Amino acid sequence: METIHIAIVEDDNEIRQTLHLILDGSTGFSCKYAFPDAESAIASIPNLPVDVVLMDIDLPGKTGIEATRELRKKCDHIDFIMLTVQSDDDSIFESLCAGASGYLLKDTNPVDLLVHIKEVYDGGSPMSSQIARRIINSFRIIDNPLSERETEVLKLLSQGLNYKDVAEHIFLSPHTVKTHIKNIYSKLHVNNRAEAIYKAIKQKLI
Amino acid sequence: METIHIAIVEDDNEIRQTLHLILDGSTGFSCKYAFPDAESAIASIPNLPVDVVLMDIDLPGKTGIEATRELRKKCDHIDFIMLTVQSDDDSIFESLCAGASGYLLKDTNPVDLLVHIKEVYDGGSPMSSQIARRIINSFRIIDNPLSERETEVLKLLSQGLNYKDVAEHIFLSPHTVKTHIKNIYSKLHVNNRAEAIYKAIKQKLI
DNA sequence: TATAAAATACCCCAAACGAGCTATTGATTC
DNA sequence: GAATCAATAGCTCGTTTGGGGTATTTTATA
Repeated sequence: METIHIAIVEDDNEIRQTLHLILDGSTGFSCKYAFPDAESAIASIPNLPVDVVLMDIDLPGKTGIEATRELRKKCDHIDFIMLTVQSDDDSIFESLCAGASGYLLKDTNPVDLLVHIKEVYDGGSPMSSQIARRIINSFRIIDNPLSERETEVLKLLSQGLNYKDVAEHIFLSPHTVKTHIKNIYSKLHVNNRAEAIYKAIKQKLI
Repeated sequence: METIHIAIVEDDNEIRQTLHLILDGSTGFSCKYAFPDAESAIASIPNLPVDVVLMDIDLPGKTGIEATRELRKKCDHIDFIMLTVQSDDDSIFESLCAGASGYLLKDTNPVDLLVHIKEVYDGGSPMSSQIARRIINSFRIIDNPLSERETEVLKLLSQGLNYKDVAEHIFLSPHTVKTHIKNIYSKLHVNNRAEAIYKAIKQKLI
């Protein structure tokens, strides 16, 4: 079996070094590169012979998700596995959008980790059953996740109205409009107006 | 000349009855069916010997546009003429997408209306010159006013990046990105991100 | 070779925005 | 009857945005 070349991006020294040793000492695996932050990883990985990157999400500076997003564009032959303590919906969803192929919790034991790395390398997408469930649930939304009111608000936003204008237009308090907008962002997994409108149009919600 | 069988969908009693009388009393035309709402029209028209439907847009409950969309699927031998007081771009565009063959304003005089019904029956698409103009304009390939750089910036904005992120992404000063954005707004005649993205997508600029 | 775009970069400032909260009411749904 | 969701309304705070400028360099193009 050919050797799988791994890189680690992880700010915790102990975890990074432990993983480094375990992975590099295993047959069929080579782990010569480990980075403590997103920036150094982004700078180096495009020039390295790497097959799989283990990416922590919580990093100082840019997050692992951002690093994945940027690296994905330059290195589409590399697979990314998110390795994290968080398992909230937003992190999972964002990671997958950013181009991650797998999403594992840090308490995954080393032997399983090796198996999962092999799975990714072979074109699979390993993830724990809890995480798989969340993903199924998030993709299961066939119908419009937005309520009627939210859709109405989003349409008005797309016409260039600010929230005060929207409020006046539909006879609501600006505070309520703001709440609706926040809920829209949350449901569409975005953090600003621009992306919300883009996604909504692409998904034919408005 | 063979008789053209007409159905009317119109919630205003007076207008509906007036049209009913005028159309059914004219040589070559027969108007035996008139409905006050979309629902009853959708239920009955598929089983009726009808050639042309005059459809009001503003109806209680489902709109005339929705009714047209649904009826079109079942009855592709029937032609639909939208008859409305609205002449806004969205109504027109949606009506055409829904399958309407003609789009007339309610102030069209009865004699002209008969002429237009005949036109539709003969495969034409009658509409007032104002409406025709709007359609021409909406279909006109508006040449992209944005430069390549501006398009690039707008695409990144639509992904939710703020101008600092955009700047880093394409190795520019944030000041320059801001300038580009201001120029984009100016060219698209908008004054914020939301409307810029909406317009750009609708015009297929991004 | 003018002249016009396009691309680059910088300044100030007020208004708008997004994130993080709490909270009440009325429907649904389990 | 409890729980959840939608809709409503409010608060604070720091960050981002958009509008108003100015200015240089490069690239087309007339």
